[in-house]
Amino acid sequence: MPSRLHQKALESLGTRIVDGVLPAGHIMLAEDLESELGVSRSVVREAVRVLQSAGLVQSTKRVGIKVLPRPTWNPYDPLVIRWRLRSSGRGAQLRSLTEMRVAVEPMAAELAADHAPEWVGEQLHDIANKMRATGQDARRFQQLDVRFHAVVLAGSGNEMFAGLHDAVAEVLTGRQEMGLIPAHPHEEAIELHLDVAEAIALRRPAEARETMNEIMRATIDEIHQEWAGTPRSDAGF
Amino acid sequence: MPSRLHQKALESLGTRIVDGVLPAGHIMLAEDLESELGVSRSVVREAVRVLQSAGLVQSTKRVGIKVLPRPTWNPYDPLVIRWRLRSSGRGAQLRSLTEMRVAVEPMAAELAADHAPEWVGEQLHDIANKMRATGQDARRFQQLDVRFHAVVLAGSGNEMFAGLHDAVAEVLTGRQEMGLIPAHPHEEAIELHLDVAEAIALRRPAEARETMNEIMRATIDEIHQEWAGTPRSDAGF
DNA sequence: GAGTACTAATGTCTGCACAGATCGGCGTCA
DNA sequence: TGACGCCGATCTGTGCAGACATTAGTACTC
Repeated sequence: MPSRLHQKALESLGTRIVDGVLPAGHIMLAEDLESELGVSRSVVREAVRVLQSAGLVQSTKRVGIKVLPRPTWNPYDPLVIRWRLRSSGRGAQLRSLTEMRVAVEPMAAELAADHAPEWVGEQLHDIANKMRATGQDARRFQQLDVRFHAVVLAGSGNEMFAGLHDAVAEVLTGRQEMGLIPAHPHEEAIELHLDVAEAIALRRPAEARETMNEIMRATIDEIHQEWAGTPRSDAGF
Repeated sequence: MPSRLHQKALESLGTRIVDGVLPAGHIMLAEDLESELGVSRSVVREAVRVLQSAGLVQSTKRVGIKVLPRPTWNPYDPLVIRWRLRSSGRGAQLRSLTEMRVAVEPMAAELAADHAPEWVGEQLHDIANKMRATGQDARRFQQLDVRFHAVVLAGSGNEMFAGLHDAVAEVLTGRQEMGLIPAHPHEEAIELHLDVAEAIALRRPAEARETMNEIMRATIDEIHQEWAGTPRSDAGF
């Protein structure tokens, strides 16, 4: 519902930058962008402001709008994540997100077991049971999976952990769209989810952490091939 | 440089929202903001767009600019983090960031030991040695500390880990500004940093992880009191 | 209660003036 | 002659003011 033109301009510029079509150091002029995108100054300027807040560009007087190098991009900006998952940088983004999950989700489970209100454990139990009941429908299974991990992240009571939930969702849905998930969800994975739910409900932090850790290990095994060839970013210093 | 008028507007609105002066659900009109901030329409609009991309507000026709509830804020937006660290939400933000560090940094150390180029290990060794040599100057010591952890995060080769470095820096500098760090840096902490550097240089992932984990434990002990009373966010579901 | 006209607010466009950073010319000095 | 530094010309983003377009609540009609 929000402004269509603004989003269109934003999307056009953002995807081209993330795809590398507009490389770091490339300089654009606001006036050219107007005619190129077929929109007015105000639209271009607002889009550029948003890109600037995401660290993708920097606009300076007398020179123009410069595309910044990747290390300055905000890797947590939802727009940047979406664009990268649909670009050639997909492998690197997927690996980054998965490593983040591996680091965070076990601790989130531990914290949830420590501090989360009771209904979190109940809800997790509920979701895990539905996952078991959902036999064939891979799509439904994956929706439940997304929800399960979102509840754990939110249940940790840590806002930054909770804030990862849409990124995690995009990873999981993206995985399925590429047919990377086995049609038959592992029986073992389901059991692990049930175990996590129970550990959180019964307030057993160490057990929750370790079980979630096993889920993460399985996740890595499933997705590992995806980024097999992608090089690690050589963080400039 | 600070003549960026829209940055002032952004700061004014952002801090007031994060401070809770403008509560969730509060509705503002662009026209009122113009007169209130003493700026023109375009400035207000660009500031609002940036706030919108951070999830702090949503502007809809016929209604106005509505302040969104905290769960929709992007907890990774640098602006949001800065504002929260200077607001009453400081305790919660500090706890979130520290828990994030505890989850991420051990894994970052492990990944760095696995994949980082040699000069990362050398540089870490260098920094840790300087930390030992720096006796009294707490300020200098803390700068080195910030740099050490930034190099580890970047050395992991994970862009999302690397992206945490300025947030970590703000936590550490903020801690010192509040006099939360002992004047005498622990001899033990210095040894641990040296050990991490060595583990990474010698490509011992497990050791790097475990040693970094000990540093994180010490960090929690130092900072724990800061958020003693702050409630955990009850993630709405 | 469903449909419709109204209206208030954001969205978009355009012309103008200002600010400040870069570039190039000019003069000075070695 | 050549290098350096000052200084104005010029270019581009920034900010302002006012217009029109669009759309989503709202109230009114039937």
